[in-house]
Amino acid sequence: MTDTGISPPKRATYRHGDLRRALLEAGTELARDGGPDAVVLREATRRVGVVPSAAYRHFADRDALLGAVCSAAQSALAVAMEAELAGLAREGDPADAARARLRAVGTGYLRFAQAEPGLFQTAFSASDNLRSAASPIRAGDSGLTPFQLLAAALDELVEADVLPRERRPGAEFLAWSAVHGLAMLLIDGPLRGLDHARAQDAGRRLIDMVERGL
Amino acid sequence: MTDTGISPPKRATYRHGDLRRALLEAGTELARDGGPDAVVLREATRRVGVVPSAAYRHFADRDALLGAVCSAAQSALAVAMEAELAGLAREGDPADAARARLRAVGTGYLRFAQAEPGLFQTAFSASDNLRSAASPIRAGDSGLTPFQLLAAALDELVEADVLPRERRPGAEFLAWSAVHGLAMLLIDGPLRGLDHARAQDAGRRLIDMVERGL
DNA sequence: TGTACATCAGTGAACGCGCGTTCACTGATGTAC
DNA sequence: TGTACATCAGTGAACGCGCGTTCACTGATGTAC
Repeated sequence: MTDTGISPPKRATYRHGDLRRALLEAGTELARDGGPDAVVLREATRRVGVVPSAAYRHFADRDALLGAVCSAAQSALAVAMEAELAGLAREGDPADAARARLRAVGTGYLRFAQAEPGLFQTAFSASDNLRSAASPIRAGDSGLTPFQLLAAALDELVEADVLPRERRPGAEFLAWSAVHGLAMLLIDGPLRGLDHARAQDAGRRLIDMVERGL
Repeated sequence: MTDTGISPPKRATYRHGDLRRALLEAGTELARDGGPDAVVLREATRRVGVVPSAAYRHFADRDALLGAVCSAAQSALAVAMEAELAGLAREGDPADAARARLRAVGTGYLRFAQAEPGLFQTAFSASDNLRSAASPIRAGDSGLTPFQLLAAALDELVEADVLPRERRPGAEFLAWSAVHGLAMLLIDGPLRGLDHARAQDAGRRLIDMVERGL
């Protein structure tokens, strides 16, 4: 099993291997368990088995590490939303299909927030804005970020004549707010106690409200 | 101007005066400027001009201080919502009045979040749940907490035959989610950059959506 | 193919910081006589 | 009204902790000859 080392097969491992990637993964694990504040540079190096100062070869400072973890978390959120979209049937009435896609975007968002509260909070930890939210490193497999997936779903709603065109501008902020608010109340706020069934029900009803209200 | 001290007029000041209140106020000031994480016990005592350990005469530990600040922040939010309600005309169509009251509740919530982002975040910092959210120390002048003010507004909507009774149960979670989500996106999230006018517009449209969608 | 060398990823030790919390203390206060 | 005393709010010094960050270093690696 030990690599004899003849003919360097691009082992991708010099000293540690890919320390940057390893630190990013350790940092992501920390965020998963404890949110953005848990992304502690020293702890990440400890987990990787490297001395703290080694991190500075790959990240300017702790904030740079946190930023990378934040991007990874947004990307994971996008992937979760894409997975929800992928489960949809392709045929049927275009209007119904467009509605289903918007619902899937919201459901995927909520599902991720509940399944990975730490990553979800990290994805939206400060020092992030709309412009950087469009960066491709925050995208899922489709190349779209969470925000762009929502925007696309709303565009389809207009195409399918479900949403009046004049209501489209800014609609992403409305839909996003509603779903984001429920997510926050469920994972970190006063609705923390809600059991899974009731949380899911609240999510369904909330998306109903958005669909009617948009 | 110096109090001669004859006949103790309940000066309310022994040594420092009311240290507990002073620490709570200093802690609230810290929360106002930096959110829950900025509520640092040592800094609060420093501001009050007292040695750190003095705080332990009045609070079991740092968490107890933070909890008190959190309650104060919720109370301030309730007061802001009440102020918005107080500005409403009393006469007119009951249905319109009920709708206006719900809008005022939402507007007050959003206004407070933007005017006092640090306190707003502190009000919803973890270790708080629905049950404790009903505690009277978190209430405004009316004796109602923010959540209870929302619930009352929804009840009035039912009384006025605007909201079908069967839709009432759980409606507070839907309305709350929408407004809370916008607040979070505006003060701490990707919508941080939005100028005041656009933020206000988003708030108005969001409340429109809730009204239509409930 | 074999040797000398430059590179630079990771080491090891140390820094200063501010935090929450403890403990024996002291001295102004309000109270009992 | 005057004195002795108990209370307990605030003091002062110290603790251990873990953090982010720095700096001169070392030694395996890939490369040039």
